[in-house]
Amino acid sequence: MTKKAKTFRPKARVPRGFRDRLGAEIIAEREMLARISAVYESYGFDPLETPAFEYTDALGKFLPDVDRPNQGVFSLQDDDEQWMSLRYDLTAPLARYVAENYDALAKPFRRYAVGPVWRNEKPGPGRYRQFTQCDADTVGTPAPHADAEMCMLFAEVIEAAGVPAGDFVIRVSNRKIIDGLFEKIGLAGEGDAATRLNVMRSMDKFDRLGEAGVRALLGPGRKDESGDFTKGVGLADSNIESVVAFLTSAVLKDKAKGPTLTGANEETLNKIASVLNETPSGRSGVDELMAINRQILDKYKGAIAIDLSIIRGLEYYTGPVFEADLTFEALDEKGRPVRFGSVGGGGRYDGLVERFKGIEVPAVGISVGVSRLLAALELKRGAATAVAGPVVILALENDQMADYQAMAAELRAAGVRAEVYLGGSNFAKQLKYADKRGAPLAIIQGEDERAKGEVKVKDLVLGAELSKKIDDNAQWREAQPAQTSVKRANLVEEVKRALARK
RNA sequence: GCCGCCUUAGCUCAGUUGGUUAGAGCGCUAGAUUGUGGAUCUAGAGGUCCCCGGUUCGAGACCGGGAGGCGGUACCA
Repeated sequence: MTKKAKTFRPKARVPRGFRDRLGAEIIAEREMLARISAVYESYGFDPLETPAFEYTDALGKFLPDVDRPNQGVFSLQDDDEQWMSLRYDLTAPLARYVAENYDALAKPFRRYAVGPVWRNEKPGPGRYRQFTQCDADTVGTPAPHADAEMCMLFAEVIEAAGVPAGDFVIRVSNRKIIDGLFEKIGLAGEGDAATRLNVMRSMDKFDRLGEAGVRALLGPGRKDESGDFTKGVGLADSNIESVVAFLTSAVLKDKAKGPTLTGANEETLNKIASVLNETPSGRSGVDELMAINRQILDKYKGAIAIDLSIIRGLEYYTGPVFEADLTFEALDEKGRPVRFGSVGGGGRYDGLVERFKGIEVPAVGISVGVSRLLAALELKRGAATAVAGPVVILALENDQMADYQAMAAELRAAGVRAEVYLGGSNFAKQLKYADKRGAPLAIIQGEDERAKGEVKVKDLVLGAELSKKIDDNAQWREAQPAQTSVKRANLVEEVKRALARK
């Protein structure tokens, strides 16, 4: 027995946390991006494209005291040994761009950006290591006018992306109010920075873990379902009460209270003001949100809610913060309810450009997580609508290929997606191919049709429908359902007519 | 990163206390029904039983390590 020599065969597999996409999904994303971009442009934002890689120091992702980049970013060393990293968001490259071109730019600088970003972290359901973001930012405007505009833009963009009004809410908070809370409970000192960070991390989980979970995290700690224990912050009970009261302070839109949120928003802010007014940060944070709330146009009032339980970018945002949340529910393929949560975020970051220039450049922006939004809409609407396949022209006679291609060319010239079958199989296989491609029509011209100067236009969708009623093959073939003979010269006209019926 | 569960054909999964040529359904390929998708019938291809090592006369099954997947959790610009 001779054994075949072992040839090395790499396993064909997509890298962990990445994925391939085909057809309908790409088209759906492209359309969504086009709609979002159109809104951004209509607000006066210009598109900006920056490279996938940035120098790691420009992204600010070197680990402290170590000569290596943070694990969370994909990094490599250039041939001159400089570290470069794939961008993990679109804001850091913007800050670099603005700093690099500062003097040439008209300020405020308004730009939007669309593209993939990469994060080297554990993938989860609906969470990949490459995904698409779609951002708009205004650089060089202090609060609150730009912030109010961002909130409205955010609402308009989510709606343009395909989420009907009422199925989402833009939640707004302000980092300064949280600072006020820390002042109030005596955690504003220099030495309490770590504690503040941990408190905010716990608050950020309010959504997922609820009040009881957050109480546990703020106090002694929490044991999760897998038995793993998370160490708590260890706050005094009275301070835990303050934090929880703060988280639950939002006065939600209530049918009994009226149709819009602004009333509820004012109520929320008055409530907070009464508690935090004596703290300088709290006071100015409340004032900013009140100013934003006053500038919201009527048409967006139902979509923008003051809610102090959102945290976001812990060490990053300096003022107002926003989060877009979907509020509808859908079932996954196993029939379990899914909550989507955040499909975008943003806020004011007055410190980012300062890293480069040494001068404070106030900026505010939003970021839409297009991939998550698409996944959510797909679950809600059922599977992505299949892309309509091309009209398939069967290739039945080898020496007639030129004419088949001519038919395709005529159809394309008339704006019809069309292709000639190029596989070299028999009649039945060719129709099967057309079926699988989702072709609405097949064009048939064999010897007989050609002799008569005709082609057959076969409606595959109708044919499939009719076939359900037939269970005998002879009968099925005899009937040759859903096809009509037309003059070759009338091909385009007949195809367009047939397509128009769909 | 940490905890738990899982990994057998393209897909969904069987596989006895460790025993010879590892199975099913669906899908796929080819053929039949004179040049027509579906249905039916016939035939066929397709497996490193995730990988490496160990125990054993013998491992898909048992043990150790690794990888990948799923679910929590931590981190998250």
